[in-house]
Amino acid sequence: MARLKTHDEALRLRLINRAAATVFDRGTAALSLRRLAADVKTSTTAVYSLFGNKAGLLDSLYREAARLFVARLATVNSTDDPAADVIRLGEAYREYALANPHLYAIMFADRTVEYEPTPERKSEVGDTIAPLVDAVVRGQAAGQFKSGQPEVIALSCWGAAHGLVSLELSGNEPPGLDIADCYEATLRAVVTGWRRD
Amino acid sequence: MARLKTHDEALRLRLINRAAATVFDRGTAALSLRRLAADVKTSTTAVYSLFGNKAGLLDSLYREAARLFVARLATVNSTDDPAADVIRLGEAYREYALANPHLYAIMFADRTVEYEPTPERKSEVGDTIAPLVDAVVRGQAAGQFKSGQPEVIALSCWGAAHGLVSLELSGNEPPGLDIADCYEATLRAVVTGWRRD
DNA sequence: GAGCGATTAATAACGGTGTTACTGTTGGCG
DNA sequence: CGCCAACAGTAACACCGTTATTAATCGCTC
Repeated sequence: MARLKTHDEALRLRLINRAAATVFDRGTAALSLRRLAADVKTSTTAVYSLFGNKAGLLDSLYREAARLFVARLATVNSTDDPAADVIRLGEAYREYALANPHLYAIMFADRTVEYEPTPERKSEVGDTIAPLVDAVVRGQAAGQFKSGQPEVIALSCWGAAHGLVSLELSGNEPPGLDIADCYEATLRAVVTGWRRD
Repeated sequence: MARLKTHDEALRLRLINRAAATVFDRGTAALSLRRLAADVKTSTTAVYSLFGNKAGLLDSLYREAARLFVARLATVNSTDDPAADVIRLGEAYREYALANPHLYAIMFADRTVEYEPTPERKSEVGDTIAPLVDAVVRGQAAGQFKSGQPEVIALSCWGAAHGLVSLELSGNEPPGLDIADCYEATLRAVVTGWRRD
């Protein structure tokens, strides 16, 4: 019929990996499709036939980032002290963010013209913090947390973690404080605040 | 000596205002120096002689955003219930962010190659939350909060507020929740968590 | 086996960006 | 009056994402 396809899955993976490496240490703004194509020794056409456009490429990176994120949170296993599990999930959350700042940013921060997550991606975000919601539900069953919508308590913890991590990543933390200590103390404060009276 | 200066303070203000309007409703990425100059009916040279480059322009916008932010927080006056003051500061914080999402982003989120705040800007950020630190100090004096570094407690509250606001602005909030309620409940939980036992 | 047609991929072009070099204008002073 | 220095606008440069065009390559038919 026609010539052999070289814009295949293998090339797709090479592009994803190379793009992830660039985004990982310099952010989405520093990712150039022309440079990316040149680095992988193909043409820009490949990016467009495989991903549609730059947003499509970033969307694939988003999925990859989410996969790593979920995997990291999954390493925190449940115990019979759900409140403590929440704290440990928070620690894992911060560790992932600090280790992969730009991948973390793709998921939660970088809202530019270049990339706005599709609605389906956004709905997936809820799933990524499923372990947290689960811990809250177990904590409620164990009488460690107030009753009510577990998503509300989970969002509280998530927000606190995300906020402090964001401030840390953007360099907005006030100087002279031990950030790790503040982070843990905040998680504990939130958990304590949601305790059953 | 030479021809009359037209790249003066008045032009600077017109550029700032026009740029702020664009960033306000479309973000820093949508700000083009060429368009900006054309809108104000001058040349790109004006932007470079007045601000140095795009980062310099954004730095000026940062200062303007911070000024508005400080002014908004200043409308929350202190009462004899510092813990309640913290909650109300948090509400003001969210109101500002929702009303000026892109200006808020310049201060706390948009870390792109285009603009990284100078060290002096970052040190100013600490000052902007001075009212919060003040409320915490008063709360400690009134026995409402645990003793210790007030900055730690303030950072806790700030982080929680920033985190939830960020999630809300980026559209990452789980559906089916009343965000305003969650926000207030979280602030209360953090404040409760830092209560003196 | 040669030629054709379809499918694929690289190249070139378009309109945009930030930035800088250049050119021309404009004013005060000798 | 003419010069010269300060100034502002224009054009150029090197990029960017994207798209249209062109070239190359394979399978099938004759």
